Amino acid sequence: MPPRRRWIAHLDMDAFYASVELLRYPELKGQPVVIGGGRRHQPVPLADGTRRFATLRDYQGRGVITTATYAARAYGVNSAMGLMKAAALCPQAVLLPVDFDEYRRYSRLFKAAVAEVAPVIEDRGIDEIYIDLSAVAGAQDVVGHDASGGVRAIAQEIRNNVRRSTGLSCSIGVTPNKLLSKIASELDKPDGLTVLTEADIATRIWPLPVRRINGIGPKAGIRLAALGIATIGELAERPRAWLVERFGRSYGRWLHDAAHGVDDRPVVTHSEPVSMSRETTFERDLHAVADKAELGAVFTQLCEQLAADLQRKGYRGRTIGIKLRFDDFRTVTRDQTLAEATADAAAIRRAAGVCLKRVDLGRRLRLLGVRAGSLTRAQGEAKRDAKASDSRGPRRSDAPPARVEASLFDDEAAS
DNA sequence: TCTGGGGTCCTAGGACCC
DNA sequence: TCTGGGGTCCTAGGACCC
Repeated sequence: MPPRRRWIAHLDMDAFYASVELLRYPELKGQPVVIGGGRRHQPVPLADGTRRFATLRDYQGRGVITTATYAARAYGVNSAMGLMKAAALCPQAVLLPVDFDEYRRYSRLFKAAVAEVAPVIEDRGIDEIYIDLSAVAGAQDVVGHDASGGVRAIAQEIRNNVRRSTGLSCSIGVTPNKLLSKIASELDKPDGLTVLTEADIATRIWPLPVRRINGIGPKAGIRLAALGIATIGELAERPRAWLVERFGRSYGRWLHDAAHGVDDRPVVTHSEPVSMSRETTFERDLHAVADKAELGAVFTQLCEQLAADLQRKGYRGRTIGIKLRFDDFRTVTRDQTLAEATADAAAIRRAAGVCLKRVDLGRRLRLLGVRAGSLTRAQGEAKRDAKASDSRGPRRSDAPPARVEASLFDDEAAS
């Protein structure tokens, strides 16, 4: 019997948030619709039974688009684009607020539908997953002379099941690994199914821009462009050693492997969270002194929300940190490791307050965040090494003095 | 027209220990 | 006493992803 062939699927829901909203507001089908922004633009029911929707032209603020319908994308608006910028491109687009509870509900539904067909699933967020199809019955079947025939039928069955249980469409890529499947799922979006083998890499993958590779972001894309490398094929032409010289051992090797479609990462069905955080961007930039009361209240609220998140999910964090973004968009973080992990709002507030004192708060703030890292499960956390707490002392004084008194920031006994 | 919120992983330097 | 190497922890920043 021949060795089992590895078949990995990547499933991506099509314009997920927007598509969920269209189930609620079917009258918007075909129209440019974007999801994003705050609470203020809920649809208003009218006396005649129709609804009035906010449009982008009415929007004022700092929100970004989380999802746009394909009709809206035709105007050049896209995820992560500022709503004000999107309004300039497509003022008539309908604007809907995000409703994460609803998207999470549909997320559970589609994942359950997939699991009925293929249970080995790796979560990659609310709207996408990897699925290991290798052990699914029929996956290794050869249909005619086509070794991918069996797996194509399974992927089609998954798509049917997802549509039946959610009313939503998805796109699936099926290939020998996660890297290629992620690329493949985008090749025929929306509502597409693409099956590739190693033999298709040269014709289907190499012509694509390097940015299609998951892990080549804006910075690496610019660096590669400066080296005259635009497509994955051009990247594949460069010798491994040449890439290592320019991008370092680890990233250089990875680039080389990725360009050749090499990736043996497994589908990981369970993982523990590493950190949890809460952050908020203010509607206007706030100053530590002039807006002390407002900042203090937000700070405390973030700590309380984070504590509630930790408690609800059964975790404690031993490293507490803050994140600040200034009006010039510069971001700084400070963190502090405690002797004992905590999920207590006051303890988090206290530690975060200490971190805050180590930052120069001369500039106005645009964002404030609080984070808990080094998470452990709240249950069965008996043993804790005393060593870590002993080693903290000497370094505490290294922090540069904050020019503006951080205590002005405090709205309770935080220090 | 300035750019959300929630994450993961990597790098790098210093402290500290063996 | 000096030098060096390996390993871990802590902290800060940055790239990247959904």
